[in-house]
Amino acid sequence: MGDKSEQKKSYIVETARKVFVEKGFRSVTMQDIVEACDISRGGLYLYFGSTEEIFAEVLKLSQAEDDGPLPEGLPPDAAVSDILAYFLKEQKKEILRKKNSLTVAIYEYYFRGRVSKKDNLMKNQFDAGVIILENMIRDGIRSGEFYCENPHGAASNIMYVLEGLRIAAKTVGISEAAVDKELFYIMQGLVFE
Amino acid sequence: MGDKSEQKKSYIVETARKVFVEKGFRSVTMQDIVEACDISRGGLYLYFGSTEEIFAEVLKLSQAEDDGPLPEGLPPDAAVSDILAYFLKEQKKEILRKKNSLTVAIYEYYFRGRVSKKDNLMKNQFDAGVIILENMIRDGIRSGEFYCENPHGAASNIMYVLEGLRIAAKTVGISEAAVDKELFYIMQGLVFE
Amino acid sequence: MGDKSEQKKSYIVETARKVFVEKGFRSVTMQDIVEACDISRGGLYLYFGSTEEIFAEVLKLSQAEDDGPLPEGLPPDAAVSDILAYFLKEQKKEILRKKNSLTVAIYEYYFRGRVSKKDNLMKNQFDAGVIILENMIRDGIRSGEFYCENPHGAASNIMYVLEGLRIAAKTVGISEAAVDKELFYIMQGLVFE
Amino acid sequence: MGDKSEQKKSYIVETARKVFVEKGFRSVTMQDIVEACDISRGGLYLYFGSTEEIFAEVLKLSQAEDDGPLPEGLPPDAAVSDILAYFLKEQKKEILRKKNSLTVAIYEYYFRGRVSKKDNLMKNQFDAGVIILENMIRDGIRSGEFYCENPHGAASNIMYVLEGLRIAAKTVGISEAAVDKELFYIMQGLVFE
DNA sequence: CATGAATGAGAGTTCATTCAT
DNA sequence: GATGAATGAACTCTCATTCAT
Repeated sequence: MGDKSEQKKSYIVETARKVFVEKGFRSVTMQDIVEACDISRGGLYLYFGSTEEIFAEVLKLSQAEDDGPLPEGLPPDAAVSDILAYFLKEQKKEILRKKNSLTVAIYEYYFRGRVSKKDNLMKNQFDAGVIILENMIRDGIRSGEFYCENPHGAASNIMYVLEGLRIAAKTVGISEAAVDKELFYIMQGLVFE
Repeated sequence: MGDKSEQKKSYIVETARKVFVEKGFRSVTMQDIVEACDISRGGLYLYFGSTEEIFAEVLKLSQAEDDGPLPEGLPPDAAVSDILAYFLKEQKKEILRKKNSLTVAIYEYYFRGRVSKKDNLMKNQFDAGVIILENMIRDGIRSGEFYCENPHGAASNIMYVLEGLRIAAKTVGISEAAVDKELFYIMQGLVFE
Repeated sequence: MGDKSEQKKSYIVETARKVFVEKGFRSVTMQDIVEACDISRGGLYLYFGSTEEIFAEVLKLSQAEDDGPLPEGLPPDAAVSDILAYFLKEQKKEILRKKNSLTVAIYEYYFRGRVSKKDNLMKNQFDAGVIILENMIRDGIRSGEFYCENPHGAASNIMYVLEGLRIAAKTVGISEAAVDKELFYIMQGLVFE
Repeated sequence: MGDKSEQKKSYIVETARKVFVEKGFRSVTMQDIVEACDISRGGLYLYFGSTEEIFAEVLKLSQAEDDGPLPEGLPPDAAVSDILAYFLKEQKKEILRKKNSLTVAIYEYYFRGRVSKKDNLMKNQFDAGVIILENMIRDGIRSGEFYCENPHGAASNIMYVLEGLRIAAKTVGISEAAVDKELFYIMQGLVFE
């Protein structure tokens, strides 16, 4: 496939992303994407054979974006607790975001249960999050800001809490205060003792 | 509707439950349930107008079952940490259960986002879990088994971790060891300090 | 069938009449009538095998009512033109009546085209109307109020105009003024010349 | 939609017309039309979303045809009474036509009562008929063939009689002689006096 | 490559009609 | 007689997928 093809494919994936954000994964039809992209039915099938294929690309793209530049607004010499607070604030924003969120689509996609171990982006991102957190915690311990006997366990625990908050937000709903409370509890567990 | 009708309704709900366990919520059709129940199309519509209606009944039933008899196998004078360990073991079983789990169906059902505040069973169960845990922790503190400065915060934290484990199990998959590790971390946080 | 059965049959017919008035003939289902009568499905089928059968009875009943007592409010020595005016006013009322009208149901019923010559109530009523009008006109001629060379032709003409107004009212709609104009034209044709 | 699509649309409309002629409006299903056109279910829905939509097109087409070329067989210098006679003969033909008549379908369509004022073809055609007749009558008066004090009233009266004859023909049935008698009565009213 | 008309399977829903009780 | 649960045919509508152009 030439460069032009790649461009079109990217265009489709980016446009389809908006559709998935809007409607989740399950209820999106090839028609929806055809309409959103304003291309022909047959044209779409030249590039993708199903919504699953398209969504897989959307996921890849999303991860690439997440791997992007480091957070701005943090001074290079910021305290570790500030960095952690920043990280959690970002998570909070994403958890509470009503619009522009792929969360539901991602869950629905993974519910199908036919994801290969290897390129399981969701798992990869979770594991990456654990490592980032663990490193932060170790940094904090070193700098005397944090106290933690089991940095890996704490990091993992935090990630599961975040996951729990995320799913709660998309199912039963959750208030900002409730999220704050949980995040505060987490911070306290590290800083205080 | 007479007694007999109620029986049939129950039969449909119970049979449909299996279908939801098998296929989640979204992909279940009225046809699926008709076939599973071995009744006629029209026959099903006498009792339920949509899969949503049926699933709502399934949920009610499930909750009723959860409210059932207290755990067996625990001596009346069991230590609080044993009771908590039992509670977590039950949660673990449910989290890892591949068969007979409504989890995915429930998530898919709540993703629709049209659940009234009042009879939001998922939220109710979550809140009930928090209260149960909080009470356990307070009991443990009283008996000197646990140490915890913020029992409510800890209870809520544990429930979100469990939720995070649950969704992880149904999406990326999770090993028993990984669950054990999280639960151990939780127990340790209460007992140790 | 006993007396009780006859009573029930009458009850069904009278209740069904309201349904036909409400919804016309075509869109009325046996269910509609079952619900309106608050009887069982099977119960209805004991008396009638279809909506057509029921409607045939409704028609019979309607005719019986039309054959009822003569118009009140007219002095025994009323002028013929007054009687005709009264007759036309009644027709006008019925033509413009939005509620409680069987008109559409009747048309829909006869559109099926399987009406036996013999008990074609619609035709009978039309013919009866012609005779009534013709007699009125002859009376009017005798009393010097009317001038008409062809009383039967005039009577028939008037009945078709009324029919035309009736169908217009139920399809394209018609204003009271438009009906008045037509009726005035008719009266003028008799009285004037 | 290209030219080819327009052709197909026309084909569907023309084919559907036959179905409506055959079965009226109410009892025609999308299936009926699919079968008559020998296309697929989905194929029909590409062009029309309901029988109502299709019938609306059928009506438009019918009107377009009615607006077609002027009557043949009439010499340019024909007497007005001949032209009127021709007009009435055409109406008579249409009133008595058993086959190829949309009349019942049209009535059933308009019974639904959701027709916008603006494109109410039935009313437009009625009004157009009144104008045509009124002009004829005025022509006849000018040429000394007709006598009429109220040309508009007479024209409107004639149109309602025709409408009455039409609905009678489709409900109770009507003989050619009966139609002739009415038309003769109309002509006589204009010519004679 | 790209188009979009066409297909047909399948889901939802309603209804006349039957029949065991 | 009376009930109302049950059936299955029929209808509407949508979608993934194909294919001639």
